[in-house]
Parts: sequence; C-alpha cells; structure tokens
Amino acid sequence: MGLTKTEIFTDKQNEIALFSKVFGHPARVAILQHLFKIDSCVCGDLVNEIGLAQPTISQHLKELKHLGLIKGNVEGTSVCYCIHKENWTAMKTVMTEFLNQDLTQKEDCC
Amino acid sequence: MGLTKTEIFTDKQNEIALFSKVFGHPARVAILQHLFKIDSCVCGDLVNEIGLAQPTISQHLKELKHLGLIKGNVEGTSVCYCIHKENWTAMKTVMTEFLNQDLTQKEDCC
DNA sequence: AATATTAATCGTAATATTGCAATAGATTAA
DNA sequence: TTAATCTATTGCAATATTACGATTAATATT
Repeated sequence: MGLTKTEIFTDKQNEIALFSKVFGHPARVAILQHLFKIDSCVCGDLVNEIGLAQPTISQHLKELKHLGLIKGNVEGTSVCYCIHKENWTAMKTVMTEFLNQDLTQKEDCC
Repeated sequence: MGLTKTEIFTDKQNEIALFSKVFGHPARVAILQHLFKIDSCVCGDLVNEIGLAQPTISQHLKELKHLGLIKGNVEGTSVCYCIHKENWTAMKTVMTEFLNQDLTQKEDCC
C-alpha cells in the first residue's frame, strides 16, 4: 500500500504527523536552522551551505513553503526565503502540546 | 534515489530528523497519545483503539521501540507497552531546542 | 498433549520519498 | 536582443514506507 490511512485519525493527529514529517529529513532541518541563524533572508546560497543539488534544495523548500513554515520573496533573479513567524509559532504550539504530555502521574509499569 | 544523504548533515540534525520521522505518521502519534492517556500499560488493545491491523500496529510499535521512546514488557501472552520516560524527556530536550529557535531578532524581510 | 490467545515476523503489493540531470522560466546585464 | 544568472519544474531511477494476509513463536488454558 504505502498509503497512510489518514481518515481514521483525528485532525490533530494528522496535523502533528504532517509537521513532523516535514522535519523528518535532515536537509529540511538544516535549511530551517540556517534561516534562523542568518539575520537577513537567504536565497540560493542554501545550495552552497548544504551539500545537495539545486533541484533537491528547491524541492525541500517547496515542501516547507507548502506547509507554511517559510515564505519566499522574489528579488531580481534570486528568491529570498525566511521563516514564516506566525505559522512557526502556531506549529510550535501544536508540537509542544504533543511533546509535553504529562509523564508524572503514571508509575513505571514496564 | 530515495536514500537520504545523512553523512552531509550534523549528528544533531540527523537526530532531530529521526525523532520527527517517527512522529511523521498519525498511527504512531495516536499510539503515543494513548500510552500517555492510559494509566496502566497497554497491550494489544491498541489494535482495537486504532483501526489498523495487528501486524501494522506491531510494526509501528517496533519503530517507536527502536528509537527508545517506548518499552515493552511481556506479560503472559500479551505485551505491555509504555512510554520510556527518560528517553522521552531527552527527546523533548532536543526537539524543544529546535522548535524554540529565536524568532525575535530578525525583522520580517519577506 | 491439544487448543486458544496474543504478538512478532515474513512476504508482498501499492505508494511515497529522495536525489539529480535536463530543461524551462524569469529577471538582469551587456 | 542576447547572454548570463538564478530558481522551478519535469522525468526518472533507486530506495523507503505503509498496510495486511499468512505464518510463526510463545505462553495460557483446558
């Protein structure tokens, strides 16, 4: 099959999975970290920064953009990318709620 | 190719990607949420709780176990699973650091 | 011992992902 | 206009993931 049965899960569960999926590749993690690190926006130097071919980087950027975590702005022949702050914050809320589920109440049964 | 070039990324980036990848499927999210919700440990009723076949659940459990986020304990014919608290906390530290990268300093350039 | 119960593994089909060469599109410079 | 530069898209090959039926393994019950 190779096809995830999204319909049997809640919207929240699917949302968490979608965000996680996009973080599930080190290139996308590296792209995001670089966008956070650099003060000004970053264009095609992501290709130099990360050691992948230009079409590959472009594809990863597309996925990040599709989820709304980054935005791109055309500047001459190059495109300036940066973190979409509002959406990043919203994503963080969802993910943090998932990660911070309460561990304290249960005793260790295993 | 379908093969991630892990060698060109840092250990941290690969670690974040691995954790995220395991959260990148709603069934695994649902399993973890259920393990958090139930006081006592949970065995094969995950198959009933989530609408997937037993081998599929078993496979997802295996991945979660492989990353160390859950542990399983044989109890008679059934197996009792629960969150691996120490490892979950360690994972949370890594993921939170990634999610909480500073947004405040940069002005919106896009 | 024979049977039932539960979970793991194997095998396989369908689909998704990753990566890149080649190409196309868009903008700037000469 | 032509050439140069940068990014997106297309097409494809290799690999990974998802899901499940069939089977196996292990323990419990009778």
